[in-house]
Amino acid sequence: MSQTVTRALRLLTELGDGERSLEQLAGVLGVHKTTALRLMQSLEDERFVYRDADYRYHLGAGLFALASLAMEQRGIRRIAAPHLAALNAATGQTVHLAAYEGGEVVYIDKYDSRHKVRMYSRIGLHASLHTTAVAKVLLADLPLPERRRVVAGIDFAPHTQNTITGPQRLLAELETVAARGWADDHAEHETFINCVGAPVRDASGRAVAAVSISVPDIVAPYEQVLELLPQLLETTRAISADAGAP
Amino acid sequence: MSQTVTRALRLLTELGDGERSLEQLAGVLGVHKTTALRLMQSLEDERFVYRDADYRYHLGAGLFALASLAMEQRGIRRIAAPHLAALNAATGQTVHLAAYEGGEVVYIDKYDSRHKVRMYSRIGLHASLHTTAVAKVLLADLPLPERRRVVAGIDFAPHTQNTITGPQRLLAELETVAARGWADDHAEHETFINCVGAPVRDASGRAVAAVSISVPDIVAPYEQVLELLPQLLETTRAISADAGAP
DNA sequence: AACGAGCGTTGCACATAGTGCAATCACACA
DNA sequence: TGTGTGATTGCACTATGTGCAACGCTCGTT
Repeated sequence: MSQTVTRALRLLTELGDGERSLEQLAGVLGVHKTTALRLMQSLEDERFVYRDADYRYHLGAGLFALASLAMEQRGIRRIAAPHLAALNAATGQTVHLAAYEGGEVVYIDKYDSRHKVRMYSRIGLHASLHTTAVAKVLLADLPLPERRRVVAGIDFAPHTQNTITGPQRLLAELETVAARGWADDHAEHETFINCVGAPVRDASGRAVAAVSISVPDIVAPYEQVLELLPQLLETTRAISADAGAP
Repeated sequence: MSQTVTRALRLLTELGDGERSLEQLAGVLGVHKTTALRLMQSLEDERFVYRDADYRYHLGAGLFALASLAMEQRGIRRIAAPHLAALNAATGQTVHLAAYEGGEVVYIDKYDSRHKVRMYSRIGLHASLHTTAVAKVLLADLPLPERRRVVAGIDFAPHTQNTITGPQRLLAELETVAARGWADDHAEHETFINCVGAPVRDASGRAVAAVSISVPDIVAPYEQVLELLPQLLETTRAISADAGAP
């Protein structure tokens, strides 16, 4: 592992919280200003950061450009987009698209319930592995050894009264999810939110992504959320078909 | 400057073109596999990349998360969004939002003419400084010394017959733009595209962004594009007001 | 089932590249 | 004009990154 690269990335991450001066950045790493300067010069050279007129560092356009490319590489995101928009329009509820990535589940798209405008706020963030419908869907599709390994690494922090509290119970739930083809989150992550989720499959038959619908209970109770299942499953079926699934 | 960081960023950029094996990445830098491995381990550790089951590297969710933050930090982007959507809907034409950043002009949002769906394809890319309306708008607002310095650094590559070909002519054009409050691109970047652009100002009065409308000449001739000016200026006025301009 | 090719990973010795210090420069403010 | 803050540069030192070679793992072949 490269100390230098790790430091540079930590500085980048720090800039995610807002602009910083060179001294502040050096302070974050606990290194001399010179060291921070050299790291930032490289980042600046590649447009990952830029400096304003006051010598403050900001996240730069190179980052946007790369992130745009990363998004486009997730072909599934582009394929899913029209279907997700339609589902969002038909149900009026929040729709998420998530993917499994190196032991974690990450949101790669979101359609909000109100404005039908894409929100960036949570894209890129991790989904909690033991409390969300998308995570259950994706974990349930993993080969058993990997599934066990990932589950073993989970910190079963209780979010609500309904949160699954241990690996055995989660593994059992994942079996159920795998068998019936969809997952729910019955106030397991937030007390006032229920979700249903289902997998999107490609030509290989593997679940390459998961779609979920999230509904606050003041809008509709859990039972009504389950009634959205046919629409959800039709959506994931259509996306899977576009992605080449048989 | 840090060689190590530069190498790591070059590998990241390389992944922007698609997945790569460790050997391919080592080949890009012309270094030993070991070296590339260490760099990638650091990137992987911070979720900037991840490896799939075939040990191929991909751009990772850490990048998404950071880019999302970067976007949100550009408050102007959020403020402008509804106005740009409205302009896009009213005119049916492609609308760009761009900002000045360290000697360059960068697209930070785009509304496409056809589907009214945000396209990521160009966000993060640089605008050509001597051929685009957004660049003229932003350069025209710079203090004269910096404006001269930036203009002096431009490579005046001719894109079309109408492209401005030298620093003197561009500086003169920028004076005009500054005086009248808007800029055009009369087939200067692409032979078949005309644009108009105008600045967005914040409370300080500085131009913090620029909005442009781009129209292919098969849709409407240059003269009709100029007729969009009132709508454009009303849009930038409204955004500026929301951003705190007097 | 055994074999071998291809690719990723690890241990180690070397020197390159990154680091901290101290001096210098640039700028703002009084 | 002077003072203070913060960025930048030159230099000496060694920690850190590097390449090599050996090892291990997986997959495809006979």
